[in-house]
This record gives sequence, C-alpha cells and structure tokens, in this order.
Amino acid sequence: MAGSVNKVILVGNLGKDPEVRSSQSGAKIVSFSLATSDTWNDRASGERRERTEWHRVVIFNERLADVAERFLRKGRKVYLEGSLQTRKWTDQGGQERYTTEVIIDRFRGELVLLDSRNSGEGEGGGGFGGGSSYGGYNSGGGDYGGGASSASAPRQLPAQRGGNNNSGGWDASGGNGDLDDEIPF
Amino acid sequence: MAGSVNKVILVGNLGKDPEVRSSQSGAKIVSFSLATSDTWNDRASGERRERTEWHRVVIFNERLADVAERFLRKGRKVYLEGSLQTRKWTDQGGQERYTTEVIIDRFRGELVLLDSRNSGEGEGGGGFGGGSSYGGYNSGGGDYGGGASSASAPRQLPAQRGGNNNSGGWDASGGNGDLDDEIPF
Amino acid sequence: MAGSVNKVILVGNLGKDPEVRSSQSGAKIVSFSLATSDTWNDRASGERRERTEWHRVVIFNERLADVAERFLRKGRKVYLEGSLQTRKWTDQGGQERYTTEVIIDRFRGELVLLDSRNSGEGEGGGGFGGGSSYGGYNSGGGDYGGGASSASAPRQLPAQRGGNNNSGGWDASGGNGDLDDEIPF
Amino acid sequence: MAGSVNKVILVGNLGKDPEVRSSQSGAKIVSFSLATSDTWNDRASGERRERTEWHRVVIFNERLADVAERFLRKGRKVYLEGSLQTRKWTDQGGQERYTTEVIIDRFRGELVLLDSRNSGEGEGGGGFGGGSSYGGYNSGGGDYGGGASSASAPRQLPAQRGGNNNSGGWDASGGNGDLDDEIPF
DNA sequence: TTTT
DNA sequence: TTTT
Repeated sequence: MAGSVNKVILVGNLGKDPEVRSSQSGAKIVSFSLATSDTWNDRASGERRERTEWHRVVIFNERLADVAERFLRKGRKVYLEGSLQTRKWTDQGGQERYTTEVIIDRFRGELVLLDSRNSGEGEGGGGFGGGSSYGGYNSGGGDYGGGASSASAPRQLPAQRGGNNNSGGWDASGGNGDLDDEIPF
Repeated sequence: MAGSVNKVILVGNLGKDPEVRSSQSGAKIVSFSLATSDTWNDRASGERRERTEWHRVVIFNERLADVAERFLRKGRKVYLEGSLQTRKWTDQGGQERYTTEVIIDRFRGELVLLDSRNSGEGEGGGGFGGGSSYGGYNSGGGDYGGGASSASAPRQLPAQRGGNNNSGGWDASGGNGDLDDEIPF
Repeated sequence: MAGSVNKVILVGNLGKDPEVRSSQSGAKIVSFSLATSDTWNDRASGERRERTEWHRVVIFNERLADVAERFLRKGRKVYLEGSLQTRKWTDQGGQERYTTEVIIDRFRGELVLLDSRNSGEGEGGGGFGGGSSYGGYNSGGGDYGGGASSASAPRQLPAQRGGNNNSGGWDASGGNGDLDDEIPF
Repeated sequence: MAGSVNKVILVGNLGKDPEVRSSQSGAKIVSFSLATSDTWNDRASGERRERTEWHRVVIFNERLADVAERFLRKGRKVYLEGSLQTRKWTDQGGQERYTTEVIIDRFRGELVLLDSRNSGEGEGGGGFGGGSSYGGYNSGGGDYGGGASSASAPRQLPAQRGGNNNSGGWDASGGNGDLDDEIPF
C-alpha cells in the first residue's frame, strides 16, 4: 500500500492498576484500561450528560512496559500514543470474537505521565530508582514520584530509542549511544 | 474526570465504496472500512511481512457524511481524524458483542482526500458539483474529482464549522459567517 | 492543493498567565507561552540534560479564548491542538521578522486542562461558574477547579461547536442545538 | 516538568527538492520546505480564498534522512510527524533571529510518502534501490519509486527502529532483530 | 474489502 | 517554492 498511518492519541485515567504478564518468549507485556470521558449538553433535557469510553491498552515495548508496570496505577492520568489493532479470538462457546486494542510496541507508541500525585501502594515500596540510568529520550522528565528515585524516572517515554540524538543542535557528536545497553533483544 | 483526549488519526485506503444510511431522525450516516498496512522484515525468515489492519469508520457529521458519500470510493486514500467508540450490540444468538469504531461527529473529526485519481464508476456519473458552494474551511482544497465540479469540492473537510475565521490575521472583520447557511440544524 | 494537514499537539505548562487583547473587530484574543521539556542522557558526560522549548500559542476561537482567559494560569498544564502559522512583521529597525505561532481558531484547535490544582490568584476570586451554561462538547468535563463552579467549567474545549451530536448513538434527535446560543457572530 | 508532548503532524507538498548537508560529526541532515494550504470562503467577497503555509522541516534521523534524500522530490506529498524547535541565530547585521522548524530526529518523527507518481528528474536516474535491505518497520510499504528497487523501499518510515516487534501477536519470537544491521552508530 |  |  502506498503509505498508511495508524495512530491513536489518548489522554485518560487508568481504571485499575496495570496487569503484567509474559509472552511465550518471556517478554513483559503490560495492559490496562484507560477511561476517556465526553460530556455535552443534552438539548432535550437541558442536562449535562457524560459518556465514558474505555480503551484497552497493551504495551509490548519492553521499556515502556517496564515503566508502565512501575509507575502507572489506578487513577493516574496518562498521555499515550499507540496504534489500533483488532485481535480475533475464540470465546468459550467456540465463537469468533474481535477485540480492538491500542498497541504500544517497539516502533510506535509513547507514554507520558501527566499527574504527579502518589501513585499508590505499589509504587512506594518499589526500588525502581536505584542505579538504573534511563538511557532514553523523554519529553518532559521530572520529579516522577518524588524522592531520590525521581532523577532516573522520566515522565515521558517514547517507544523509540537507540541511536544518536542530534536534534538539539547541528552536531551529532553527543547522543544516546548508551541507549541499547539495557535493551535485552 | 479531569480532562481527556480520544483521538484517532488514520491514513489508509477504502476497501469498498462507502455505505450510506439514515438515522432514525433522518440524518445521513456514512460508514466504510479503511485499510492501513504495516510491513516489516521477519527476522527468522528474512522475508518481508505485511499485516493489514481494517478500521471501521462511521461519519455522523452531516457535512462530512455528505462529502464522503460524494467523493470517497473504493481504493481511495484518505487522511482522517476521529475518536474511538466501542459499541455494544446483541448478535443473533443473543450474545453481547462489542465493536470498536472510529467516529467522526459534529465535534471531532476531519477528512482529507489524499489522491486525485479518478475514484471510479460511481463518481464519474455523479452530478455532485452543482451549485453547492461549500461554506466550510478546508486545509487544502482542490479539484476533487476533476471536472467542473471541482471548484466547489474541497479536499479537506474538518468536522468543525461555523463562525468567523480570523486566524489568518488580527482582524476578524472578514470571516466565514456564511458557513451556517447550509447547516440544517 | 490536493489535501493537506497542519496540526500541532502540545502538552506543556504555561510560563505566565495568559495575555488578553482584542482584535480590531472586538474579538477577544488570548495568547500565552507554553513550555515543553525534553530530557535525555548525554552520552559524553553521562549526565542528564534538559532542553525546554517555548511555544507561542494564540487563541482566536472565541469560546476557547474565553475559557483560556478564565481558567489558564501560570504553571497550569494543558493539552492543546492547533495549527502552525508563521507571521511576518517589521521590527523597530524596519527589518522583516518572522514569528511562528500555534494557532487555535474557529475551525481547528482544542484545549484540555490537565491539572486540577488551584490555578492561582486570578481564578479564586472569579465568579466564572455562575449560570453560564457551556453549550459545547467536551471530552472530559469534571471537577474543574472544584466547588460549585465546577459543573459549568469543562475540562476539554474543542474549537468545534454547533450542531447536533449524535455520535453517541444512532439517533440524532438529541443534540447540542443550543450551542449557537452564545456565539456572537 | 511533569510530562510534556511536542508533536507536529503535517501533510503537504515539497516546494523544492530536499537539501542535503552534513553535520560536523558527519551525519547526514536533510531539510526541505513543505507547503500546507488552507482554503475558505471569504464572507465579504463571497470568493474562495487560500493561504499557503510553509513549514521548514529538518531531518536528523539518519535513516529517514537517507530515505528523504532518495525519495522526496519537489512536489511530492508526504505525511510527517516531528516536533517543534525554535533555533536562535545571528544574522549578518549581528541581530538575533529565531527560526522555528519541524524536527524529525532519532526519537521522534515519521515520514510517509503519500503519492506514487514519478517524483521527477532527480529520481529516475538514481540507483537508490541497490541492495539496501531496509530493516525497519513501516506502516505501508510499497513500490516506492517503482522498478526493481521497490521491494526495499518502504513507503512509511518511522524514526523508531531496532528491537523486537511482537505487536502483531503474543509471541516475541519473531521480530526485527536485523534492524540494527545497517545502523551506523 | 484496500493499497503496494 | 508546492499543490489544486
């Protein structure tokens, strides 16, 4: 096909803590439901109405899956980019079903945490900060969760990585060559 | 909820001519399937692989439904923006099913035709041009289908409309006040 | 031209309170600077580096200009969509200059407030809630500032408006026909 | 800062062939001007008006710079994603100037060719096809330029690359591990 | 079902 | 400077 684009941009809140599982090959996969909400005035009743839309998000990108596992919690607000994918499966009754998901994979997808409140039980006890030097690029780093761990916990996590980032200037001498260090594939 | 975004951006090709139907209230609704295609190199086989994703698009926006009916045809490439919506329905067996669609409605959505080739059988014989002066804004107008009708058939059709467009300068004296002329509600 | 798209999507924080002025025709125009921030690991030094980008945003859309004036304040985080526009002007020395801005106008643009903290001096004293029934659509309304004023203060404010929103179902009998009530043109 | 997004999405036509230069470190940098066009009905005159916006695009991403050099030509239509960056420079008179550009770098950006017509003088004589096996992912591959070279010349070229793409299924055993083969850093 |  |  002569060029196509398949992009979803969502800003919403997690309905529950993310679910973490592993693929057959051992890769971490994180998924969660994200709520977006539309409100409008109903002409007939004059009342304000609201409709919540739930989106199923699945993160295959290893780094972002890792970050999602660490930092995303029920209620948190996140900006994300992914692509649409409809999956076919068979239900208990042997019937074909289809589920449409927002996929964040190695090539496409972004994840930006938008609130800084405590993300709950799971996070506090974590040791995510440590010496894990995040080698990726992120648009908007920050105080991510607060405390000592903040420095290594970026707020924005694109699926893309690797290579040389010379966009900040006209010289590519700097860069992010160390990005691949912790990429396990 | 404190602010959300639900946006889909697609560039793809129509699998078939659009389907046109009417809502209970008589509004025109146009829907079609749009294909996007991802290709990648399969590491194991060394072969180039491809996956086509089909997206169900439904246009409630009256003007864009009208334009889609007139200009979209099987095979045409289009850029569109909409929002995700999952609809629940009951199949013949009485089971609940869910279908996720890309919705273009009065408030959100855009439609931009991206190829100028003849769009096939249906269009040529049409008389869509007529005197219908498009009152909307569009980013990139054009010969839309070619022929005399082109002049009034813009290439880019946002869902938004109405009012005064003073973005081109600091004075709102000009504008598009005539936009509402043909809006039937 | 055969179809074009000019879209900017930003999530960032206001550097100062918005500036409000009027066009020659009396329309309210609101502008502000929005900061986005990229951080990355510098390969050479091993240090985390950051670059802040400032974007000049100008809102011509009357409703969104109004909302921006009321609710945006220094430091607040916002999601917005607009289009790029480069404006030519002449400096004091008589030299031609160019400034690129992100324009939110009647046809394109969106504004979504992303934090709910108090937005500062200007807002608290305001009486923006009042009886102003917002007639627009918004993706994610809410507690906007908290208190009684919340109900009428939506979190998401698309540039688009008017007409009938039947995207939530297959019947267009409901809608937002009252949207135009307060549109002054 | 707590999470930011800086994204530009453009669909437009190149005003001229791309310009190719090298950074101090020897990296290829490709830049061009892209036109987008807005048209609208002028209320006062009743005439259709048009405004063309020119965007300066700079590609630092090595692969995409390479592809842009090979395939982009004057007049071609392209979909692209990048981020906004305002650069400060000093003119001949010693005055500070600012230029805003759309940057496609290693981490962010995408490039999708949208027309398949011959791209003109420069391309025909080229031998870009060669044995260069593109190892990246692309949403929509194609005949890119036609002829034998097509197979290796994809239509859609995200800035991201590397790693394992298991988004198409639940097993990461396949993938794109060969992606890095030709990445020179 | 598209497209290449 | 593109495109229609």
